[in-house]
Amino acid sequence: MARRFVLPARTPEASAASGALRADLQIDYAAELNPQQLAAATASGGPTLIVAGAGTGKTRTLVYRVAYLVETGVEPDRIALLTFTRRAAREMLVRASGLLDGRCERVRGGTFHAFCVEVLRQHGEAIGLPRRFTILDQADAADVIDLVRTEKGLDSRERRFPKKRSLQRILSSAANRGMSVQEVIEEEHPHYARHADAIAELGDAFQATKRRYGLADYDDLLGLTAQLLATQEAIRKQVSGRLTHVLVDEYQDVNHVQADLVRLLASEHGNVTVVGDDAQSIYRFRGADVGHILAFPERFPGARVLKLEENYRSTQPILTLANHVLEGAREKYEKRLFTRKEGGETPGLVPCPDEEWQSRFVCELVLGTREAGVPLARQAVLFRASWCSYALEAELTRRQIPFVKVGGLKLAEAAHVKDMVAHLRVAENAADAVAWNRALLLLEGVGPRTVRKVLDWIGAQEASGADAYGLAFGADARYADSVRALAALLADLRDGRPLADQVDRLLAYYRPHFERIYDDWGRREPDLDGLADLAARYETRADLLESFALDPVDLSQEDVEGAYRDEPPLVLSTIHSAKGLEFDTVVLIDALDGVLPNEYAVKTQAELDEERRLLYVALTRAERELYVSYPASRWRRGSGGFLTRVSRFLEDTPEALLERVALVEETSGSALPPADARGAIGAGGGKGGETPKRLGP
DNA sequence: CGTCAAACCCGTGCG
DNA sequence: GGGTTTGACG
Repeated sequence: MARRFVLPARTPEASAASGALRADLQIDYAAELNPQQLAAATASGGPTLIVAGAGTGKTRTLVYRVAYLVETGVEPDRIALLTFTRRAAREMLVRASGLLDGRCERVRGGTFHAFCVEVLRQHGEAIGLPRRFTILDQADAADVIDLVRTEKGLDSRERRFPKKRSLQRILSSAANRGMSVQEVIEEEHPHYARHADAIAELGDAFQATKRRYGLADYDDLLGLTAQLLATQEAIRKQVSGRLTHVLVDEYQDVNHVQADLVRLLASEHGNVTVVGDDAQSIYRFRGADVGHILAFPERFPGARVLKLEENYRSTQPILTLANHVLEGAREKYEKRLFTRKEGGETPGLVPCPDEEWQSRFVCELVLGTREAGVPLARQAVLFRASWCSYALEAELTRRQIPFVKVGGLKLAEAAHVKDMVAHLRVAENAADAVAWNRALLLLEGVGPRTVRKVLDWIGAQEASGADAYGLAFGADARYADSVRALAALLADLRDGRPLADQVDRLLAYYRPHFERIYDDWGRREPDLDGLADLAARYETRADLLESFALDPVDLSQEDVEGAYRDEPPLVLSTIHSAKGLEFDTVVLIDALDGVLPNEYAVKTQAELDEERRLLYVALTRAERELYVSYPASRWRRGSGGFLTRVSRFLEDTPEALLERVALVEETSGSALPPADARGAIGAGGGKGGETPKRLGP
C-alpha cells in the first residue's frame, strides 16, 4: 500500500516485555499478537491504560492478558475482570479458558453491578443493608419515589412538580455523577430550578425509605459499595486485598462512582489495567464521563498508556468514512486506525422515499447478501432508538425473515411480568414495600389507601418480630376473600417447595387477575411462559430475582428463537446494544437529523459529540459492507412535523467516501428521487454498480 | 374509597 | 401505542 502509517515509538515496556517473555509459557504470545497487543497483554503490574480503537482486538488482548496473568502464576480468583455486560465477561473467560485451561473460568468476571451485589451481600450489614435486600429496577425505584412523594404531600401542592420518572432521572444522575441534586438540576433540568430544594429533600427521603425497606436500586449497588469500601477500612483492606489484579473493560463508559470503585478495589495492590476507547463513549446519559479515561494517567500516577491502532475488522473505505465522521468531534487520545485489508466497497447512502421503501430495501439487501453466502446472523440492522425498527419488523415478519431484536423492552419490564415477580419478591423480603404495593393493588376493592394500611400493619408486625405474611389485619368484607387467597399463596411460596412449583402455583393464582386486568392478555401470555421457562433454570427464588434484576432478558427473544430454530436470525439492534459486536454487513437505518442526532440531544456540544460517537460506533460494526439509509420523510410523533434531512454528521460527506445509491423499482424501472443519484446498488457480494436494485412489490 | 374510561404526555440509549 | 393522570360515577 502506498499509504504511509506512522507507528508510535515503542514504549520501554513493549520492548522489555517482548524480550523478557519466559520461555516456559504454553502460549506463544509474540506469535499470536501484534507488537502493540503483546505489550498490552504482557505488561507488568501497576496502573495501565490501553487505548484501543474500534476493531483493534481489544477483547482479544484482554483475553490474552487474563491468560498471561494466570499462566505466570497469578491466582485466578484473585483477578477481577469488570465489564458492563455479563455477555462480555462470560465471553472473555470462555475464550481465555480455551486458550489456556479451565483455571481461567475461576477469574472473578462480571458486571460492576454483579460484583457489587456480591460484596454487599457479604459485607453490607456493616452499613445497615440486610443480607436479603431486594434490587429495584428503574421503574421500581420510580414507584418508591412516588410513594415518598405522596407521603411528603409534594404532589398536590404544586402543579408543575416533576413526575416520578423525571424525579428518578434527576436523583439517579446526581448519584452517578457525584453531584448534588441542585447541581444536576441547574445543569440538565433548569426548568425545575424552583423545585430544586424540594427535590433534594425528596431525594433524602427516598434514600431513607429504601434503607428502611431493605431496598437497593442500581445506583445504590454501586454507591453503597463505594461507601462501604471508603468508610470501612477493614472491609476495604479485605476486599481489595483479596485481589491482586483488577481489569476493567470499556473504561470510557465508567461513571464517577465506578471510577471510584476501581480506585478502591486497586488500593491494596495497585495493579489496575483499564481498556477503552474515548471515541466510543456513548453512555453519558447514564452518568458515564469520558473524563475518567482521559484523566486516568493523572488519577493513577505512573500509569502506562498503551495504544492499539491496527484495525482487523473493517475494510479501508469503512474506516475512512468512520474516521471522517469522527473528525468533527474532539478526541483527546490521538490514534490513527489503519487496516491491512485490501480493497472493499465504498459505503452506500440510500435515500428512500418513505419508511416502507426503506423496509423493502433492507429486506432485499439482506436476502441478496444471504444468497451471496453471508448467513443472516452475520448481518445486522442498526438504529438509534428502539422504535425506529417497528416498520421493518412488520415487513420482516410478513416475509418470514427470521430476526432477533436486541435492546428493546425487557421481559422484566413488562407490567404483567412485574406483577408475577412482585409476589416472589414479597415472599423473599417481607419488607419490600414496592412489591407488596403491586401485589395488593391487583386485588379488587383494594386501592392506595388500603395498601397504606396493610403496609403499616406489616411494618408493625416486623418490628415486633411477628409473622408479617398472615395478613390478619382487620380486612374489610369487600376484599377479605382475596386477601386470604393472597396469604395462602405466600404461605405456599415460602414452604420450601422447588422454584418451578412455586412459579406454577403463582401462575394459577395470578391467572384470573391477569385475564381481568389486561384485555389484551392473549398477546401477553407468552411472556408468562417465558418467565416460567426462565425460572426453570434457577435453583432458588433469590437466584432468579437477582438474575432478573442484573441480567434482563429481552422480551421478544424467546418466541422468535423458538419459531426459527433452523436458521440463526438476522440481528436488529440499537446502536448502544451493538457496541462490541461486529457483522459482515451492516445497515444503519433512519439516519435522519432529529433521530441521529436525536432532536433532544443537540443543545450542548457534549450531547452532540456523543451522538456523533454513536454514529461512529454504528459504522465501525461493519466488516465488509455498509449501508446507511433514511426515509425522505418521517413523521415525528408529538409536535407534529416531519423529519426530512439526512443526519448532519453525513450531509456534506464527499461522494468518494459515501456513495449515493438510488433505489429503482423493477416494474417502472425509473429511478426515484433524488434524481441526480448516480450509483445503484448491487445485491449480494457487493459487486454492484451496474445492476439496479430490484424491489418486489 | 375505588374503578373505569377518556385525556394526556412522552427524550432515547441500559445494568 | 403505552403508561399515567384526571374526572365522573358507584
